[in-house]
Amino acid sequence: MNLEKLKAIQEELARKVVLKDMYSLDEVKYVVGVDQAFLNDEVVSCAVKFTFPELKRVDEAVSVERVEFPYIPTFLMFREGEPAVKVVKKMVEERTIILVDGSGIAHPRRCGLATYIAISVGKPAVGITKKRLYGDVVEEGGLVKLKEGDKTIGYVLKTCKRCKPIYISPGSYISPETSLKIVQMCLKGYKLPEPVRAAHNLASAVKKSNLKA
DNA sequence: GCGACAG
DNA sequence: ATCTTGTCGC
Repeated sequence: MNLEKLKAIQEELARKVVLKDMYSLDEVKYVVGVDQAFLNDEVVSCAVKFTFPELKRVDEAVSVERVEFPYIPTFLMFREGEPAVKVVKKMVEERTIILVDGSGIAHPRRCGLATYIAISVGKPAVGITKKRLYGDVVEEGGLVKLKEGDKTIGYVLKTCKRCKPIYISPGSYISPETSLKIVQMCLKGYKLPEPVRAAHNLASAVKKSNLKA
């Protein structure tokens, strides 16, 4: 495959990014977490739906299919994008915000997995990673931000006492500030916000059960 | 050339 | 991401 051609696709997608809230947090009704687990040439995609702000688990979607694209840093959307969108669409409805295990605009071409999902589904998505992909870590006003020049493209947040921080950035249809806020409202004492943690655990469980079967 | 590099 | 046991600490 031609990476230069794929870069062009990402750059075009990036032009569609909207860093303005589609709706305010008090209007949000659900949060959907997405994550995937891999087993050889197969990918287990999971989406778990929670009410917001109560965070009551209400539904989930699972999909297992063959992966065709390899993992290449900054091109993750081409590997996990479609499988993720498939399960997310089953869980999303009006006034829903999607929490993704992957970057948003904190990406070299401002087009991470969360950006791809947000635009494909047409709903706000926030990217969350455990390792920094892009952006300068700068402390300002009591907050640790991810910056690109003068622009704030995300936030760095320590969610546990003894754990490395997580990196948060909007995918699209949501601002960096609101992205940080909803992640904080979805924390339950663990490193990752509950929707993402739940999706991760479900993917692992499904993967294990598929081993025996 | 060297270092960085989501999952 | 995935391969993996015990172990230190709250």
